Amino acid sequence: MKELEKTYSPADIEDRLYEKWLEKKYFHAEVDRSKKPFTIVMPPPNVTGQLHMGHALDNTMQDILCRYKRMQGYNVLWQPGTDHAAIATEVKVIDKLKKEGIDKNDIGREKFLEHAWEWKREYGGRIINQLKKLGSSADWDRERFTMDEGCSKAVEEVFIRLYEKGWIYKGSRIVNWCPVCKTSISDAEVEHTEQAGHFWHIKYPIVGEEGRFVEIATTRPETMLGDTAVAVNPEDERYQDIIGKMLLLPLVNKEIPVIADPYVDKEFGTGCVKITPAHDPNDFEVGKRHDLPEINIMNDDATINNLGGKYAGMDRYEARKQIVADLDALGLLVKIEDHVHNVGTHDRCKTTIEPLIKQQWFVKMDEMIKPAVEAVKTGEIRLLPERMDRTYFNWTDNIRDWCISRQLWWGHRIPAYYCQDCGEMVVSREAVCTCPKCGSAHMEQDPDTLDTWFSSALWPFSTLGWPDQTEDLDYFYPTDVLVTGYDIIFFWVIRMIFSGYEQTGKAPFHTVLFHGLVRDSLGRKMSKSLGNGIDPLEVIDKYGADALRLTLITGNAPGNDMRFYWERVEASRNFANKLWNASRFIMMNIEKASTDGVSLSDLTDADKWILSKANKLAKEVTENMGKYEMGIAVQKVYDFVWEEFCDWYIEMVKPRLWNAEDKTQAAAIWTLKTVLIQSLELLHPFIPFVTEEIFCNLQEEEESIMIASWPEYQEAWNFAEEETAVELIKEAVRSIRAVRLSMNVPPSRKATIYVVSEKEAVRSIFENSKVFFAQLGSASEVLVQADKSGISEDAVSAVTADAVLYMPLAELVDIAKEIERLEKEEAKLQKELARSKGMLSNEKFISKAPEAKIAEEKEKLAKYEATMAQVQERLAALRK
RNA sequence: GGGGUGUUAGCUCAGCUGGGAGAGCAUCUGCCUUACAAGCAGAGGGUCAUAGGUUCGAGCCCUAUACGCCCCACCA
Repeated sequence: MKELEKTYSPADIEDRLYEKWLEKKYFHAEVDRSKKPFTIVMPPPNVTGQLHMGHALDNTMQDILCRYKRMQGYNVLWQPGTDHAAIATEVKVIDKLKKEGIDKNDIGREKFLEHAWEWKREYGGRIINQLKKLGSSADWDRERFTMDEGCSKAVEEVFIRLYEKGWIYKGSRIVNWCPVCKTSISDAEVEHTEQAGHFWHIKYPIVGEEGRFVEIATTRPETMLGDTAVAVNPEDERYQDIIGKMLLLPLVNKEIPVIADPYVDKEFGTGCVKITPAHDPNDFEVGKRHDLPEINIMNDDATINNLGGKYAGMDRYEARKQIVADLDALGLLVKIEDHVHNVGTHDRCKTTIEPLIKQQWFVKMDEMIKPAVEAVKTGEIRLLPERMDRTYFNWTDNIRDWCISRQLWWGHRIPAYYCQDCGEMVVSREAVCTCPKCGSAHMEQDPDTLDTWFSSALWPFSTLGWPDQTEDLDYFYPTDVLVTGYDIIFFWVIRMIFSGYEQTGKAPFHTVLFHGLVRDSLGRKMSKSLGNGIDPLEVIDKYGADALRLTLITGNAPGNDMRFYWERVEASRNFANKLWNASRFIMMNIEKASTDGVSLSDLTDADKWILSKANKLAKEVTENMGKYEMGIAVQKVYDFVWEEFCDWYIEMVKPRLWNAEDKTQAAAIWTLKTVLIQSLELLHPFIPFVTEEIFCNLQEEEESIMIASWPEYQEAWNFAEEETAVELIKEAVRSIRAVRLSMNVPPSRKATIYVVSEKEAVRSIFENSKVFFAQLGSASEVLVQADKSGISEDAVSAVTADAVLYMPLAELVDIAKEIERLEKEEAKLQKELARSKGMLSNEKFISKAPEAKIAEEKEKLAKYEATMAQVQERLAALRK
């Protein structure tokens, strides 16, 4: 038996154990039809990423589920991988090249992609290694990448299938354009931020009616260069006479009509709206209804293009300033109001989005979303916490077509080819070199790539070999649980669900477990710009991976944000140390007696009590795990180990271990070992390292706790009577300790304790437990008797429901102080008695409450009454 | 504008289907008791945001109010 260090130092053992697990291939999963599969796909972190607290929480939760299920005998596959993260990576590569003085456009697409792949090779493994430090038991042999051959094949297949079905189409529509990244982005990537702006009121002269104007209000005056109408509500009496008339668009000096459209709100602003179909999604719709021309006045970098006359070449904001000035000079600017409004920005670079008309690829959503909605409605897919349903439906009910093309180079290329001669477009799995229509050899592939989420949407099945019908796919798919943050429900979760149904006909998983954000101690989001992020690796370095994991899991309810405190990490580390030391204690004593042949009948009341508690614990924890209540589950084991096992049981057992003559030593050692091992097993999913280290040191014959079985409740370990008996003693110990402290008697001052009870059963319980009762109550001797004979009147007393404990002390006892203490006790009992009596005398309670509840209350009342009688008797004696 | 969510001990948060208010940290008082001072034994501290309602019984369910946070959204 190895002697353990006095304090637990995670740094010494974590890497070694992780290496061992890898070597033993415990994380690796192969199809095995004799076992039930349990599959989780890891949300693929960005290749460019660094591990942050969000990853740590996300992966800890997944690892807990995987380790738990593995111990339950499932064939667990935790499928890992990384995401190519289109924009994020492209931007980083561009930056890197810029530092080397290289411009992306100068070197061209192919060279750029070479640099990007090199970047991936260099940094792609970094986050994976960081995940390993956390203890993640993912099957690294199966690591995938969204742009690897298989995933790319899946992407292409889905694109072509949807295209052939008519659900992917190319169209000229208003898209969210980022002038900095120079790409379109999807609605989900637009972040609305409140900004202080202005409302510019401008007069448009009515043609042929000298001195008559229409007043419009706009937040983006520069877009007037692209105005092709002014709209009013058809029911607005004020403007009936001008509908159909022409206006002279200032600065541009072009005539545009006044049209009537119900989109206009009579009550808002002036009731007249300038219509710019090429630069506003609403106006675009209005324009379509009235067949208005669409004039795009901007370049891709948001400068005004040559349709903007004298403003051509100016930046959008510069043009805005100039236009306002020019209008003012013409006397057409009525007023400027302050106006706070929401502006769409690009979530990645925070640039204000410019809505533009562009040729882009879209996924038609109205049909494809249906099974995804149905699945959550029927519960075929369960979102946890349940309230996420509302968020989910909120999005699906208002879903719009998904813009999937990006003007980026790093990503999956769109498999569409255009004939440079006749304009024919061909969508094909194979590269197309000859135009099928005109025979031209001038074919070029669409330069765009796909939204990065297009490939991640396929992750649950593309990683298992789809579109090929592989064994893996057949066995491991559908996966079981998806663990992720609520912040990517729209980006990813919904898209995986509809893609799963559409491509495989099945739900990709049956449960989605959402977690919240890890915030800093002030409740702020951890961010690079604030510099308030805490590096999980630093935490692991200082306190160990187990401490970090425990911190992230305890006291955190699903879907709720949490704050990070170093104090909590410390508390978690202390628990690991506590466990470590309890094990040390057991290992120091384990060889005192052989446990061979110990049977349940050899156990003492104390042994049976802790075993029974441990047994119930296994049941409860399993129930909580079944409901994905990991925080509650681990809390229960924590409390059990620290309070019941360490603070009570180990203390109870000490005198037996110290006494070589004690015949129950073997039973004690067997119980210590059995309960410790079961606790380790229950804790292993949460704190894998320390549990493994102890488990193997304790039992050199065991290979690993990873392959141990999850503890199950067994009726043979249920000892209700002994539980009650020990609880009775515990209560007596507690009151003795409280009395000693209030009387300033240090534990080193041993005293005789008399236990007085009229009840034979109670006396026998104390007789049975004399040994540990003396230990816990710091007694030199315990005498159990039916009456007070032989006890001096000035002995200090402690009252419990079933017995009164007396402790004669040589020195003077402060009678007044003791009376005071007992009076306090009396008052407390009085309150409880009143409550209990009130309840039981309430006829409605008696007639309506469940019987068990009534019985329980009656039992309490009896206990209060008994205690009260003792307290009052004692008080009477003291007051004499 | 729509939806969600929070308000529980000094701080941060748990509290499962309604049945005598919990944890960690902090505070106070004793203890270096042969596993652990990263520890042990005690103690104090809460009208569970406010007002109504349902119920024998509400931190938990319903309604309203106040303050806070989050998400979604095309009012120019």
